[in-house]
Amino acid sequence: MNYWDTEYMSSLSGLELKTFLNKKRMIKYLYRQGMLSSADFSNILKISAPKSNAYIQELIDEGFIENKGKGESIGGRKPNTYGLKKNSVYIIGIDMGLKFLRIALFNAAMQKVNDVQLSAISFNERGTLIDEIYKHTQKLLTKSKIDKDKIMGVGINMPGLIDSKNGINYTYLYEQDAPLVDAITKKFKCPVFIENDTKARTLAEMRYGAAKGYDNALVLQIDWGLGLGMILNGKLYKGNSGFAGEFGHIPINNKGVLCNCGKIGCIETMASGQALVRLACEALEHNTNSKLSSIYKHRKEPLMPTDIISAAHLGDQLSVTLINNVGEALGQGVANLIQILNPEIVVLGGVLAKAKDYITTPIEHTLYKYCLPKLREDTRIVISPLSDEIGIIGSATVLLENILENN
Amino acid sequence: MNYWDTEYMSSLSGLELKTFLNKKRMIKYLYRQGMLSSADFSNILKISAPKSNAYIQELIDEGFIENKGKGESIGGRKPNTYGLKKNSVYIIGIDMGLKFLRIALFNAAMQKVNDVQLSAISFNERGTLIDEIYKHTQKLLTKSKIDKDKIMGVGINMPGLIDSKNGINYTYLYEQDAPLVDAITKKFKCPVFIENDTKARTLAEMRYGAAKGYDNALVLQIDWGLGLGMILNGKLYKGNSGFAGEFGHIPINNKGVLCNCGKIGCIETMASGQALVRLACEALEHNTNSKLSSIYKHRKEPLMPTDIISAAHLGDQLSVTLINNVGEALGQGVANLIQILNPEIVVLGGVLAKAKDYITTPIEHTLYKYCLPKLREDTRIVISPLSDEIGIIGSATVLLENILENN
DNA sequence: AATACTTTTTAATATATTTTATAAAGTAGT
DNA sequence: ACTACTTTATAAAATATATTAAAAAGTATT
Repeated sequence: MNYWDTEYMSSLSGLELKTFLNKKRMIKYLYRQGMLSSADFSNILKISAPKSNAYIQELIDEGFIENKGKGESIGGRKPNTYGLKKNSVYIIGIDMGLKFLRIALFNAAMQKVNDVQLSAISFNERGTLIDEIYKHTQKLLTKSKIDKDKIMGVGINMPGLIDSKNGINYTYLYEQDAPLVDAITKKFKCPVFIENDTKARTLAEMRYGAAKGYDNALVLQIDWGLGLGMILNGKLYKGNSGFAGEFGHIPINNKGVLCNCGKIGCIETMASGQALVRLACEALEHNTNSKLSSIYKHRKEPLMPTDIISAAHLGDQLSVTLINNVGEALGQGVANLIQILNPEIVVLGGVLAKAKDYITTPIEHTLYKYCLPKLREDTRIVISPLSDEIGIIGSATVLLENILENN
Repeated sequence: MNYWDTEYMSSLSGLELKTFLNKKRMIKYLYRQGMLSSADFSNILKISAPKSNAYIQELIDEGFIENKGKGESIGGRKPNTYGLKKNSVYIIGIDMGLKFLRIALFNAAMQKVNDVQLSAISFNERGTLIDEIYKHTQKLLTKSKIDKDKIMGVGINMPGLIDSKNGINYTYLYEQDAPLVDAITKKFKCPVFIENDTKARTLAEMRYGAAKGYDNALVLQIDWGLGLGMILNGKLYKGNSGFAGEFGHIPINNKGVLCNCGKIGCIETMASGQALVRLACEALEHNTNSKLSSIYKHRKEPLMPTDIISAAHLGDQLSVTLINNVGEALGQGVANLIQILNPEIVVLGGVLAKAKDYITTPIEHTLYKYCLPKLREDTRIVISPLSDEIGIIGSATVLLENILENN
């Protein structure tokens, strides 16, 4: 039976369970902090120093951790520090889009073992899609030559309204009374967790990105649409049914444009990649001075948000203005979120984050207008430092959070 | 030294601390659940049955709990159940307004020992106000004849932007580098906690009101202004600086009325007691059919929200319409909150909650327009069952949460 | 009413953990 | 370089806790 499976845990009782949970917590803290000493564990877990050393010895014997040498002294003998053995456990991360699948294998240091493997898929029938995913994963696993027993589990990051607790995706591949995650687990025979893409990216941002170390952070994912992930009280906030963060579809303009969702003037229609392109196309009907003009009129492929952002960075005035307008709309939404949630940091991710200052400046400017000063002063707006890798890192993080957090 | 003081706790180490924390957790669960058996504690605290019984015996010997008789059998021998001794500990709750102070003494069953004591105060100089509060509290304490050693501490519920973690009120009685709570603690010589009034009421709603048992609940306090308290992941959400929930001042109408806060079209200008009165006064300039007309024209005291709500319950059409309008504005705000936070329940408190169906119906109606169906279906809108006592219950709850939650 | 099966309680036993004490390995000041 | 004071590591002793087992007190079924 898999060491990381909830079934294994529930087979334990009394003292066995207590020991297992303590050792799991130690592994959790090593994932978070990298390296810790026996005294650290003693303090964190509130156990005595000899007991802490005993657990460490067991984890070494089991091959999970290793001595990483002496740490810094804080006024006495230097402590031995311990960290996870890179090749002790591996995580499969799957970043699913509607047309492509990206799979990667991570070691215990959260480094990719191989390059990300990209495969085309089609969202048709559930069974065949799961078979496809499994096949692609096996291919990667074979290539890596890693022992199957060392796989901790699979984290999957996909679009849709997802109830990650019960493993149900209400938007895609839905079947009544048959959670998607159960079907996948049956195929993979190891722990599997699914999470909504924006929430998975938020987890990545919390552990490895700009939101690291903050207890209350908002992560805005601004691609073609507009997504919101929230870290509240140090945890990813999912809401009651798991659907929290449907921020793109709150209305800010009752005389606005019709949104895909059927409503009028959603913030997504004003503050998103699609909004930027729409505004650009409208402007380019009359404006011929812009660097975008030739792309718009002569290129076969339609105008994309990246075109406008690149042009802005090259000094194109129209592009700068358009991004500014989008930023102001976004700023209104962010102001509302700040008033309600009083976060410490707001992280901008997705394509529009590539606009850097061109997008943060109008947002910050708008906050002056709509936020209480005390709240505005306590909030920082930053651009995500994570590259396009955020999706695949997010998927691996989904697994880690679920495995390690459920004590 | 006070048993409930953090100083006492930090004086303990190793096993003493572990025992203390376990026993405190037992008391916490008894506060929440009323009565529990030894087996329950064994499961909750993950300790063995004999150990659980040993702790229970210690708590009995120390006078905190007592045997409450046999519980229901679930297929075997009936368990002994234990509960808090009513007269073992007491809590002082102080509900502060800007002009009045309400003090009450609660026993371990959260019942008031005496009637609430009402006193007039003035928010002038910090020192004299604290002296006044102390004097009034001593009066109540003397009357009750309760041993001072049995006081667990003081919970205070007051208006303002409050950082409850550090005990600072930025709006009232603020002094740089001298947290308000420190000054009060020095006077009272026992644990003291302060919390913003809306958040204190939300705590009361979470433990003893409509939000009891829900992990994700929103509490709207609709009096003269509009306040929001949030229970997220089972805990009161305070935000980074403690100012979360400034919901009243997010704009919903850019061509609206000027708000006290200096901005235009805040939701509070459309959805609150003051909004209801303003709309009523505007309408009554032309309308003479309404039951409110005579009050408006002839009564010395100005029109109040309760006048309009009473009239509505008596069938006054204008009043019903006005409340409906306020409800629709509120509904827009609630819709935004639901989209972002996906709560299980939204509780309406404050004067406007007295309008009952007249206010919930337009809110629910508006949700159809602005919410994703899946989110709307998963959210219930209810009226708070707690009466005007919610403020004073909230203040006592502030103390309990802070004492019992900081393990 | 008798039987088989539960759960609770608790005494005795076995095991685990903490505490204490000591050695080892540092820092900081003189 | 020496002394005084840290912190870390670990063996031995003392203590705490869990497990086991058996008795007590129920329920459910026949």
